[in-house]
Amino acid sequence: MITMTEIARLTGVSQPTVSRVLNGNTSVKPEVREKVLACAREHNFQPNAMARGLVGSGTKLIGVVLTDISNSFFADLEKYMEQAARKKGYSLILFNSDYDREKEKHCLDVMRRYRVDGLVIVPVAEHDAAFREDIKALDIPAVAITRETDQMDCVYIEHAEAGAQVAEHLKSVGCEHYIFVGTTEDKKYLGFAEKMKETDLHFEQKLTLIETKNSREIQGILKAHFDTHPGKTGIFAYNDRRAVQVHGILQKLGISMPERAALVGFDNTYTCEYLYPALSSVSQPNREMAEEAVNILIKNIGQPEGRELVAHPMGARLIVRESSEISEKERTK
Amino acid sequence: MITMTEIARLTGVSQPTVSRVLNGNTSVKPEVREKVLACAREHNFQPNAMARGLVGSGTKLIGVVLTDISNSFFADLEKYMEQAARKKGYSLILFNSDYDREKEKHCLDVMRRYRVDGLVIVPVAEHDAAFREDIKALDIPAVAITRETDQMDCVYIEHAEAGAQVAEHLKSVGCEHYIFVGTTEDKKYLGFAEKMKETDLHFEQKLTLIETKNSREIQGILKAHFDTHPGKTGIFAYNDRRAVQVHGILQKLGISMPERAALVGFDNTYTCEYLYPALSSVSQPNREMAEEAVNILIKNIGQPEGRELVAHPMGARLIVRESSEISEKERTK
DNA sequence: CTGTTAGCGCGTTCAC
DNA sequence: GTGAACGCGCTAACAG
Repeated sequence: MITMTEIARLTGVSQPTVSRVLNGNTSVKPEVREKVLACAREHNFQPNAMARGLVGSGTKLIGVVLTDISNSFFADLEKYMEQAARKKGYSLILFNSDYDREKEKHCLDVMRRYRVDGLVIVPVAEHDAAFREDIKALDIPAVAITRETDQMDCVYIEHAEAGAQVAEHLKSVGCEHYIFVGTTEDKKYLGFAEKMKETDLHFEQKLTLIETKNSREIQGILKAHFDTHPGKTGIFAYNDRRAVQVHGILQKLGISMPERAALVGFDNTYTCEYLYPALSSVSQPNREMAEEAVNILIKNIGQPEGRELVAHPMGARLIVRESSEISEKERTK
Repeated sequence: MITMTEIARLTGVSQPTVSRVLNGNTSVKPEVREKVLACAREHNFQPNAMARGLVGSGTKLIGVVLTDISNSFFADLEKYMEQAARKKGYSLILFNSDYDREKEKHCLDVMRRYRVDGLVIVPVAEHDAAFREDIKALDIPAVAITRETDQMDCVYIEHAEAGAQVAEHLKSVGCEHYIFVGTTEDKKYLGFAEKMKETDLHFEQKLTLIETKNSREIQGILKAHFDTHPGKTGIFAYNDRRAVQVHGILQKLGISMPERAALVGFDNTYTCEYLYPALSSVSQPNREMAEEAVNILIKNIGQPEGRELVAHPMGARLIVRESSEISEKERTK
């Protein structure tokens, strides 16, 4: 691996001159310039980012901590973040926290070793004070993505608002009962429930909760529900993975969508449109969110200090598909 | 960010002593040792990986180039690679080549800047001589993953053998016609076709190819096929993404699985078992492959030079599910 | 325009 | 056991 000093030797100039040529800051005599450039190209010179980082000009590294990249929503995010980072000359060093605070902390430590210029993180527990301490202790720009987070820059989805959209939709297609797949702490649920309660004081009595991820158990709950509840039931799942699972079980049980069950997922992954009936889902502005996070981060990296916190909420949009839209059959009756 | 020199100053010893304590090589007087360790812990010292890399002890960085992390198969791989790497004290710097040779080359260059100790790559074009040149020019250990690659270490799936398994299976469930979704250069297809031809000289006349990814077009082809071909058709898709797409279209067209169409995908992603009917798919030893790649790589990083090439083929296993197994209905007739 | 000098944080001699 | 001195590759003054 060739170095600047080596190029200097080969071309008979000093190493700083090579540096000047390769970084194109100050002016260098054209002929020297050409000679150096030629030599660098010939040997496919790549500057040693380590050495650069050492002298304090930054590492051009962004640490990214995701909870789980095998979730395709996060995989998409990482892809877009990489694209955005690359445009500005940054690379990504990636970690999975596995939804584990301990591991998350470990990731933060390791990133520090590489002296990343900044980091983007999907927090395991965004409201944990210890987490925010950890971030603050790093003393580098950091932006949280996906979740709203106090005291740090964040780019996130208005989950409550999205949940409300789903509520509105499910009401509009004539649901009489509801099932939420997920936990009640989820902001999606909160927004969903709140919107429901606006027009229906008895909403909670019409609601069934599915917290398990076990197919057999879900099937049991769904069967029991539909055996005893005539009319249409709106089902809202906290992500597409669960929604697809429910979709399959409904099919298996022979419960028709959207006539008896109007199903809505979250994330709008590619599977949605491949399913039959196609799955309605809330689409998050994935790419925009990723780009915005990276851009905010890089801007902060440039700033000397003392900036204001930015919280950038982004809107999600429900994409209605066959699994929940008013069907031909219903419309014409 | 505290440094060894700083710790040395605080504890009144020399910087090399701090280094000795923190790296635990040579012996240091216990009391000094304790004092230094205490100070390091107090300030949550993290060694500067840049400086370490600079002095030549390696960067503990592994470059990973995937074609597209938003494919959940690769996302899984990356997750397992990270786990394996972490166990040995390595971190991953991740790139997506987007199936683009140019970008791939760029990734390689950038990795070089960070002086990664080695790299794992899913080649865009594993048989491209230029690609192998690029890798060789890097002059660091590299292992190709997923695809068999000449002249470099590789861990891969025996796609042809997997294709043969699928052929065997589809024959055994009584298919009279076949559809392959993908391209004929695909090794899966080659193994599939070869196995078929062993027992059926007219196989190619019984085969329909679907190369498009467009839903409407696929639907057209499938409809035409099933309108004109009675009996059971075996469908083999080169990955689950396509298989799920076909699954939905078959459902939409009212073509029953597995009676009229026996469908098999590839990758065995989580969606397979959530679908109804559940999707048969070829399961690759994902985790093992990732771990093996990383382990081979790290072993090579340790070696001074001059090792032999290792090519580690791994077996895939067809997981038969409802979409292609002999159904109750068929069995009892 | 260009060379000299210094120093980033660390591991590695080599003396003491 | 431990400190002094050096160098990895590079950027940032500073002097010419």
